Amino acid sequence: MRVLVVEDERRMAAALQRGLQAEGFAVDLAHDGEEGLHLARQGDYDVLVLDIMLPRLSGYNVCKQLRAEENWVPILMLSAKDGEYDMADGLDLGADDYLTKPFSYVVLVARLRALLRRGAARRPAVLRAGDLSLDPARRKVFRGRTPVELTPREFALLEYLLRRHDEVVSKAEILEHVWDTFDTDPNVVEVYVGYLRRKIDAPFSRNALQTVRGAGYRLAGDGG
Amino acid sequence: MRVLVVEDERRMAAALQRGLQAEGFAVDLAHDGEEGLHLARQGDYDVLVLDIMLPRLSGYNVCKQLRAEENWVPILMLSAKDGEYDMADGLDLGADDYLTKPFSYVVLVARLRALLRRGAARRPAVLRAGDLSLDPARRKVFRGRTPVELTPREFALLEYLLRRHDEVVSKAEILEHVWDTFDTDPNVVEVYVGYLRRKIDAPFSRNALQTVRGAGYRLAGDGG
DNA sequence: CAGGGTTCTCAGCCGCCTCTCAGGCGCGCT
DNA sequence: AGCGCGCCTGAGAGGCGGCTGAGAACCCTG
Repeated sequence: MRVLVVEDERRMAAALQRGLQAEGFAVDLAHDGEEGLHLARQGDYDVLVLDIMLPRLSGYNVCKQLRAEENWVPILMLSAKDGEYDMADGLDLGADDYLTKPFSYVVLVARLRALLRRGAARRPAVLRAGDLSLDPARRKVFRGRTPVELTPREFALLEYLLRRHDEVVSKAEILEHVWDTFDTDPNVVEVYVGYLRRKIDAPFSRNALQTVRGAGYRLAGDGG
Repeated sequence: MRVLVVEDERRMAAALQRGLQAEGFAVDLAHDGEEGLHLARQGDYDVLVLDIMLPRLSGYNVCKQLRAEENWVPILMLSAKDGEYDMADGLDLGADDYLTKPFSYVVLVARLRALLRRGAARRPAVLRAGDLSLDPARRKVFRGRTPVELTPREFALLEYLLRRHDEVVSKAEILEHVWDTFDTDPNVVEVYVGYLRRKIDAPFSRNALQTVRGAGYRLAGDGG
């Protein structure tokens, strides 16, 4: 069982490494967020232990980035209890469990084993961008707490845009993924973008679904 | 699986060649940067192992040059730990992994295999020159933290200049790569350079986009 | 078969973007 | 200092990308 520990405090990192090795894990260490992200991308870890406060790139962002890349390795987050982020943030981001420092070493190992037993990470149920949310399983869309009714085609389009939120997506890509064709008149995309805007943006005075002239559309992730 | 090893120390090069061949790789050697760049351009390598300290042309520059040419072959960089460049530089430049000498041979092979598994190199997410940054996927440009709105043509021009930042780029090259023609009036380049300056330089009292009279333009990489 | 909902096509309009042109400026050479 | 060439830039025409209202075709459901 291979574990990657991303932790900048040398003493804590070394302690975790020794302890987990004693439990029979193969342990790699990373000392900042970038290194951690880099190693995690290489894959082949069964679980990540990720501190939130890290130099160069926060654990928060490492987790977000990995999930955005469809990397579903189980992640256990660590943080000081008075930190900038709290537990809800961590779990929202796609972490699978969360421990607040100081934590009991026994608890850590127990949680790690639980994660490993559970296998792959739970794919987050809901897609979000700002206060816009879409639940693929339940086929429901909300702007804030207000439910929004969408037709199947509108729903599929919004889901695709949400999965790639903040990126600019060309009409050709949209046609390929939402319509499953590539030689259709791109005007149909313009029409449906119009429909979506009238349902998810205009009634709420928002402008999440942006046109990038000559390139495509971008669903703004609302400040990151 | 074809590997190109660019390494000037004969002994190290020979050791790598023998070792990798034993693992089943087809190995070519280059002994300086220019030869390495030349061979890499011929393509057909699945991965490059690139020393940073090289005669004639540093590994740093070989990597930069390849990426500027849209060559995304996976690259694993090697360097002495006290060298002029550090890990961040290497990865910033578009290398995909990085090992510090002395390194374990087992680790090298593992990392190589990881690179090959991951397939094509990760295209660097963001292009930078000083505090100017451009994100091709998100189609966003920032001067520092201030977002800058560009038209498609302006964006394409800036992207090309950033990919070759610090180099002098002729109008003919710009026409070829940004306009995809070569017999157009070069004045259009001058016009668009003017537009860009008014958006990315003038409002910030900068002078990044410089004219090199009689030769072309250079996007200054900010003192580097 | 009727009716409502959904998908898609079409055509017109609007506004931004692109590119041309010509006059002016200034660098660098003599 | 003067000159010529290369570069800059303001103005404006035209095109093209994108938006939208209208309506036809289609598909369920009752």
